[in-house]
Amino acid sequence: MARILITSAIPYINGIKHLGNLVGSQLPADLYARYARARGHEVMFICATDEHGTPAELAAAKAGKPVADYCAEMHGVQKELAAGFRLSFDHFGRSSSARNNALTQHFAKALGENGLIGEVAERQVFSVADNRFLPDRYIEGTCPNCGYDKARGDQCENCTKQLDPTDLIDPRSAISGSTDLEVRETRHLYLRQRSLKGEIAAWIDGKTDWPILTTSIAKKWLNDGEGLQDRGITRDLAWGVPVQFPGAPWQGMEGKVFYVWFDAPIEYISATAEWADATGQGDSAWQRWWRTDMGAADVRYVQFMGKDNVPFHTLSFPATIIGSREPWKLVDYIKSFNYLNYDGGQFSTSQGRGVFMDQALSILPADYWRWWLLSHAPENSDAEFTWENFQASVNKDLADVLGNFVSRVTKFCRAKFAETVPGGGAFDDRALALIAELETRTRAYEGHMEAIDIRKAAGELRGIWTLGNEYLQSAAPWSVHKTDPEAAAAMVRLGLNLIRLYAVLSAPFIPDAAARMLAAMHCEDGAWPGPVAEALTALPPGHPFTTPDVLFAKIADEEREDWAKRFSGVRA
RNA sequence: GGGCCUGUAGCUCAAUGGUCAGAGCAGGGCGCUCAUAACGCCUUGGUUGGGGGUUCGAGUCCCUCCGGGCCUACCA
Repeated sequence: MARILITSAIPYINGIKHLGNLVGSQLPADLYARYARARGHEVMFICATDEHGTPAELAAAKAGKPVADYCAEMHGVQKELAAGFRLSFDHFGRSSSARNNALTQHFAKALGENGLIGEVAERQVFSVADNRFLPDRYIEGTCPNCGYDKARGDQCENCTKQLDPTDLIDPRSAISGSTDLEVRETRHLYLRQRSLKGEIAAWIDGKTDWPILTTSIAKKWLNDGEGLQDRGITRDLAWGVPVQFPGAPWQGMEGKVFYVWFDAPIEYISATAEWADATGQGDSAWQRWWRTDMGAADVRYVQFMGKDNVPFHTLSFPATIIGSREPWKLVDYIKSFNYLNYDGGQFSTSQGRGVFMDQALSILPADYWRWWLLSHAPENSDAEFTWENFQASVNKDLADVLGNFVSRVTKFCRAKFAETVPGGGAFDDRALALIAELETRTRAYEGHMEAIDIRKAAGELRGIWTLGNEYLQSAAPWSVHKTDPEAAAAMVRLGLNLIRLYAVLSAPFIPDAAARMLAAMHCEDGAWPGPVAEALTALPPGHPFTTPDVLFAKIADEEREDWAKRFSGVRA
């Protein structure tokens, strides 16, 4: 029995996320949270929307809405989609919450008082027509290197040369197209990460069990070139956490907000506080997860994220925590993911390429997506979604191997006995061998789940499903029943109990189907199995069940072709 | 440019430096008939991207070349 704090990288507010985003953080985090709860651990699973920053402002403007309204609306949309995918957050917060405003300012103040924040005067491009400073990539112009006329201020996409916005020929605002740009001086706060480099490096060096993807990115940023650099944590924007506030250890920062990457990870903590507020609990309820001086010392904290998020979670956020010199909980394990590509290219939010969360749910139940995405999670390298692979995997694994198993057992029992667990007979050697094999594989499955080795866990689970079919085939109760109904009864009793066992073991991956399996078995007992031999006696002779409808309908070729066409190009 | 990851069967992926490189799917054959034309058994298929090196032994370590991907700090 442990206490496990789980956070998923928080999705940006600006639109509906695609399957690549989903499989890179929220979905595996949910798998782990569900598993940990099933094992009896106390779990706090936190996610939120990341709402600040330039893209949110621009998306709101495009939608013709005040940014606060836009974010509130999109938060609702994302929350509903998360529920649709059965993401079991204890709380789905908002980085624009009052809690996060206060806590972000608290951290900034503590860092300032500890001498870890400096002011830097810099020159930035200001667009008069847009009345705002422009981030480098929101400035377009002609590349001085290759002549490409849509080069961005940070890099030319055509020749990949790194650029400074002032390098561009004929620069213009990417927002309005205006060429009325000027360079203005502005002052910003910088987090002095350089002075924390030693502490952070020592901390990372101690994390020898982390995925290589996580540590290699962290070490690259720590050691590359001149090493870890100080980082600007404020921006000239209206939408965000105000930098100037009563008690702030600096002056003259009116009109500026904290950079989203400063306040977004703090939202993990704030969202837990939001959870305490929403459930009518006091501060101690969330502090026991986050303050090592208030009960969090024995918490295991695991983060999930795509590889693009790794630098912020291995360096910037820890710098914030460590630099505060307050006893906040640091992450214990970071599970990071590569990217999921879509049919030979990248998923693209801007181009609407690929399958987005709302579209996915509109064509198939969540379990189909959960199974495919998790069993193909991009753990070691980038992975690829193709409709052919999706159809083949889902039809084989879910419909043929698992769904059909449930179907054949329940229908046979109903036909030859009744819709109750048949009594009589005893487990023969074949059954005992099956149980021994299940014992081994179930323990292996647990090992993979605990190590958050997702593909391996999925493979083991599938193997466990297959054992049921192998057993039935060799036991052949349909033949035995003709001469020895009692022996057949024992086989069927085992089969029905397997359905319940499979429901419990599969629930973290496919929660809806698992619930239907348990309901069909008229079983409330979803307890994680101890010894398998014991778990397979949960449904005693005489226990009623209901033969369920088809658990997973197969994806037809025509459907697959239709979807492949629909999602190939621009999002409707 | 620099760094990191990656390349294994038609496809998706496994293999602490140590039996003959293994699974699943697809393909082929056989069996079964309870089941969603489902299930089971058997089976074809590989110069582990190319080349060189270290080693008693290399998919694994080193060098090099080729291909794919990611990151490179102001999108998040």
